[in-house]
Amino acid sequence: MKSATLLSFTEENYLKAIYSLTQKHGSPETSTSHIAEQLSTKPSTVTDMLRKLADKKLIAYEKYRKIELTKSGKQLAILVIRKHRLWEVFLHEKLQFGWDEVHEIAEQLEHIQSEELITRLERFLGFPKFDPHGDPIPSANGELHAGQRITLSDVQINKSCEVVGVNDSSAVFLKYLQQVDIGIGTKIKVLEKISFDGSMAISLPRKVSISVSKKFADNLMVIL
Amino acid sequence: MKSATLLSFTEENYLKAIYSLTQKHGSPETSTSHIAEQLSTKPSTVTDMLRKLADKKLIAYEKYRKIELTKSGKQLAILVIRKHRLWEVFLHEKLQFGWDEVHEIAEQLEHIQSEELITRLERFLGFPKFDPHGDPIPSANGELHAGQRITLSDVQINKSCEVVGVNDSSAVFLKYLQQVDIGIGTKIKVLEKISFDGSMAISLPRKVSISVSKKFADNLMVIL
DNA sequence: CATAATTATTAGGCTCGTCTAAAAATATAT
DNA sequence: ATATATTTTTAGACGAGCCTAATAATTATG
Repeated sequence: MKSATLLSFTEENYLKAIYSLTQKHGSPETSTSHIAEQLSTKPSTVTDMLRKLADKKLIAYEKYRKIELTKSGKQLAILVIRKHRLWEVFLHEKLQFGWDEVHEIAEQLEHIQSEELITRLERFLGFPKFDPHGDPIPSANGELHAGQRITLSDVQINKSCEVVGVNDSSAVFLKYLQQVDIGIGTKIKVLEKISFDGSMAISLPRKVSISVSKKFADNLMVIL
Repeated sequence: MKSATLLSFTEENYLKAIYSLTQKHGSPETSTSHIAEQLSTKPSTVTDMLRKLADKKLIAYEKYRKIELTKSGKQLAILVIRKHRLWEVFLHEKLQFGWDEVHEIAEQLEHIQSEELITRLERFLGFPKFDPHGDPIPSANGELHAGQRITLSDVQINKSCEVVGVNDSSAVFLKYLQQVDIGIGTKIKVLEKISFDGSMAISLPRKVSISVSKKFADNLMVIL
C-alpha cells in the first residue's frame, strides 16, 4: 500500500498535472506540450521528466507516442489531490481563508510527507466530502466517489439540495455568492422555474426567497 | 518589514541551525563544523552556503573567522522558529500528535510561505505562548519574550506553578510524564522539599500527592 | 616557537530540475 | 503524396546543493 520510493515535490506536481489534464480532456492520454503549459515549463524539460517517471513505472510512455498514468502513478496523483483538497478545507473552514485564497497555499501544503498527518487532519475536519470549490475529496485508498454532483439548474421544483461548489470561480461570482450568503453546505430549495429564461426562485435558510438567473443556476454545483 | 528575497528551504534551515547553535552555546558566533553536524552535512558544503548567506547579508562572515547572524538573518531565523513552534502546537493540540511526533512534521511545515497563514494559524490556536516542548513562541515581530521559565526544582514550598515544557525530551521521561498525567498546562503545587537528596513532594490536580526525584524536577520547566 | 593536530576552504564532480537551440518525428495542407 | 508546419526529443549548458579529496589556515602541543 505504501510506495517504497518517495517522490520529489516536482515529480508529484507532474503526476498531478498529468492527472488533471486527462480528467479535463476526457482521454486518459495527454501530450508533452500540454503538460509543459500546465506547469509553466518548457516541453524539453517535460520530456526529461517523462523518461524519469517512466523509469519509475508511474507513467506508460513511448517517445513521440502516448503519455498515460499507470495504476500506481494515478494512485499517487490522487493522493496528492486528496492532500490538496483536505488542506483547502482546513484553510477555509478553520482559518477562514476565502475560496479564492486557499489554492495557492494548498499547493505547498499538499507536498508535506506524512500519511499520519493526513489521516488525522481528515478526522479533525470531520471527514469532509468536498473541498471549498466543491471538488470531491478522494478517500485514503484513492477512491473518488463523485457522488451525484449536479447543477442547481438540474434540481426539480420543490426539491431541496445542498451546495457543494461552483463551476465558475470568478471573483464576481464568488462575491455575489457571499453577498447572498451562499457557501459550501448551504441548503437550497427550488420554489419555481421560469421556462421563459431559465431563471428560478429559490429559498435559503432564514431569508426571503430570491430569484436567480439561469447562468447563476448553471454555475452552482449541488447534491440532492 | 517583509524581506524582498524569498529564501529557499535550505537557506532557511541554515539560518535556523546557526541561530540554534548560538543560543545553545551562549556565544553569538558559531563554527562551520558545528553547523555541518547540526544539519548532517559536510563542512565543505557549509562553506559554500556561508558565502551565499553572506552575499545576501544574512550572516557576517570572513573566511576562517567568525560566523554570526546579522540583524535580518536573526530576524528570519526567528520567524522560521515561530512557524515551527506554532505548527507543533497545531499538531499536538488539534491533531493529538504526541510531543515526540510533532517535530519531524513541523520541520516540513515551517517552510510553507505565507505570512497570512501563520497570522491566522496563531489566532486559530488562541495565541499560544509555548510549544508542546515548552519552548516559547516568538511573536510576529520576532520578539522572544521568554517569560520566566524555571525548573520545578526552583519552585518554593507551597507555591504553585504551571508546566510549560521539559529539558530532557527523551522517550522514557516523556512516557513517565504521560503515566503520571503531567503535560503542558498541568498545575503543580510543591508540598515538600527533601534537602537530603533534592527530591520533592508535589500535588497534582485530582491525584494524591506524589514524590519526584531531583533529576525529575530539574527537567521539568514551569512558570509561576 | 616549531611542529602536529584540528578545522576550514578550495577544486572538481555529481544529480536534479531547468533552459535554449538544433534535430527528428509526426501531423497537416496543398 | 510531397512539402510544410507542428510537436517532440536530443544535445549541451547552468544553478542549487551536495559530495570527496586535496590544500590552507588556525589552534594546540612538546
